[in-house]
Amino acid sequence: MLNGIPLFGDLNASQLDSIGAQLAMRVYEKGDVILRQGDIADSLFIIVSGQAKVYMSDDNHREVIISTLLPGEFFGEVPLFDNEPRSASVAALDRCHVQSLSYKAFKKTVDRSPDIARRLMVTLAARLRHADRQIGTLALMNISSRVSRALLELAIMSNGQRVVGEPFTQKDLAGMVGASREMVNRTLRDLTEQGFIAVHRKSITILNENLPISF
Amino acid sequence: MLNGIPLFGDLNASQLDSIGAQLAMRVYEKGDVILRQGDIADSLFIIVSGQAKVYMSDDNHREVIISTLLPGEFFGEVPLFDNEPRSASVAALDRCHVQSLSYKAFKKTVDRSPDIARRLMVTLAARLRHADRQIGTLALMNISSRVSRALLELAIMSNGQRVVGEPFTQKDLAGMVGASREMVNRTLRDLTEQGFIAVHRKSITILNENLPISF
DNA sequence: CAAAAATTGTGAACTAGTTCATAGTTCGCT
DNA sequence: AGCGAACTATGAACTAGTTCACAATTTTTG
Repeated sequence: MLNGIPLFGDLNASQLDSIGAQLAMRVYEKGDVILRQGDIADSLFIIVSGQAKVYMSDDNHREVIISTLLPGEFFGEVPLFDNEPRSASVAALDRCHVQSLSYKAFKKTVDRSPDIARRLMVTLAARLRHADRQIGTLALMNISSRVSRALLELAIMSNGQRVVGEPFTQKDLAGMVGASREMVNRTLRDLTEQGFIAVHRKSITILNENLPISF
Repeated sequence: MLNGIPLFGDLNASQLDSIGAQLAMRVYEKGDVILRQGDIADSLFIIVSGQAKVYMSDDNHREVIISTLLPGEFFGEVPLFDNEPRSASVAALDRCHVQSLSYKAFKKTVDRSPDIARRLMVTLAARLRHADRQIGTLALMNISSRVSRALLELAIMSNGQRVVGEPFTQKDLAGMVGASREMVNRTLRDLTEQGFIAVHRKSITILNENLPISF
């Protein structure tokens, strides 16, 4: 399944060829770090298969997950614009095939194609909206609401039901909502008792859309 | 003083003219809401003078300030890309002169000028970086560190000293760091006792760069 | 398949931060 | 100049969430 706006979606054949020649494919195993916060950046990445997390961590092993990336999405583009070091790290959540493209090559493509430039802007704007929402959530909502919201956001339709599947552990969830793993566990227990969700071995099903999100 | 990347910085005269004709100037008094979260959007804004805050608020009067805007900066551009309602509100922190430009007119300009397109991207990327940082801060740092960080970010150099001046109240500060006004007050007291800052009638001077930011 | 590692579940003690209440200050306005 | 509104300051009670400790389960790996 392809998500996000495919960056090079409908280029013509020769354009694709000239980019294709510059793309380097690599495989990352679950847990592998693809790029690291603080590094100097010179290329962007495109996920071909697998999922990855964008995260920041502090001195003592705590970690916030800023967003997760699905196949078709690209990442690592921010330093292209401001020449600052990478603002976050990205690691594979499961086995990932990732293509990389140097800023140099990418710039040429962007300059040539206003269409790609536009897609870039659309994606940046979407990310900004999402990030701002996340700021609001973190600052204004309690943990159980944040968990509910994260579940709704992560859920995908799977034969008529909203399901949050792999590869998210409770620890991942905790990172996404800025809470301790224990609190996430207790919240999931409560939501289950109240009949909003059902927790299975490797997935969570949302039984009732109206998860309790209270400000 | 002009901040941010001026969107129409060095257009030639005829370009400026054609945009200028489409710009509408308005004055907002302190506290006036310039645009509101949830509204359908059809134009973007440019601050000519004054300062404004971008914020989200919940049902019961609590408010997070996502960012503040200085003269020269533009805002309200996100819905241009995704046609979603406005994701946050913007209000004047003091008297503001604000120009507005319809998306329709702006689109034409962007399409004609790759340079403006690029500035737009640079700004979006900068905002994204800032927002991600804020997410990390909210999720990982305690309140006193968040206050310290906000002070460093808001401070501007004023004859050799870093000073946070008007128009920020402790309540504003509280909104920026996602905390209660009381906690901000106590943190400022502590920082003062420890000699890191000096609080005056309408400003805060940073005496020691190394404010205690602990993860 | 067995051992090791990671994940889940839960109680109990603790603490950072909120909320409430109230008083003193400063600001803005006519 | 004087009055009401907004802002600052601070103590005390409360609570949401963390941290710790440990057991049970599941997953991974040699």
